[in-house]
Amino acid sequence: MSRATAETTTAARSLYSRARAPSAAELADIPWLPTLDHDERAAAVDDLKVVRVATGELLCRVGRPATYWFGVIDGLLKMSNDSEFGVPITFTGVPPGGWFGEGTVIKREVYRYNIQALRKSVVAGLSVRTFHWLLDRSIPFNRFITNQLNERLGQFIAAREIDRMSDADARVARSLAALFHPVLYPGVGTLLRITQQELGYLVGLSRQRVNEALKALQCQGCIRIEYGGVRVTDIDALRRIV
DNA sequence: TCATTAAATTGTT
DNA sequence: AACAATTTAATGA
Repeated sequence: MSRATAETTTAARSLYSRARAPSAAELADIPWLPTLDHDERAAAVDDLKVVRVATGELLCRVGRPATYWFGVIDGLLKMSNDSEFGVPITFTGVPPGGWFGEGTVIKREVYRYNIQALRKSVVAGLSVRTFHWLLDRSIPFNRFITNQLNERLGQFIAAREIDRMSDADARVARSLAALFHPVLYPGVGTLLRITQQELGYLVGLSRQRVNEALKALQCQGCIRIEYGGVRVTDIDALRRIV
């Protein structure tokens, strides 16, 4: 455990040195960028950094001062809301298009979550400084952030309900539905790239059980199982699973 | 570009 | 947890 901690600490330090300017394709995947006017967008683009993270790498750790507002360009992250002494309270997956940490950045506090890559991912970061600069002058940016906070509150309430559910099929269904959230995770579309192994880790079930649940959901017509991912065919039906 | 091989993921017991 | 089957990714001609 101590060795793993040392490795991730080193990795976190080198995150910044590995960061590079985003490509045009990566910029196109940032949902709030098009809402900005010319100057604001230019400033944001100038400040944005992207970095590749390996499986298991930690992006933020509870207690560290917030330096960036992060967004997932590609891959899958796990956000765990840990208690003071490291007991995990909730797990949430963060798929492409998801941005997080705004609450912490706004208050200039320390991170309250651990963010770990569940697979090889590409993550973008906007500095706290530029974040506040945008917050102080752009109404569309404020609207995006407000909406983001509001939707995430709903996500956490849903996550608590999911935790209480005993039926594994329903838990998988709800967790999937959460990941297909069009507002929080616009980058997902209809095909979510997630392996059954990763989903199991997120939901707290074995891969075998997830496999069973997915097959059941497929039979009910909510989803289609694909290699390395899940496609939703009926998101409303998926949300209604009891 | 295509064929071969390795790696990852899934389905099943 | 282990195994076989399937799909994708990587390699090299």
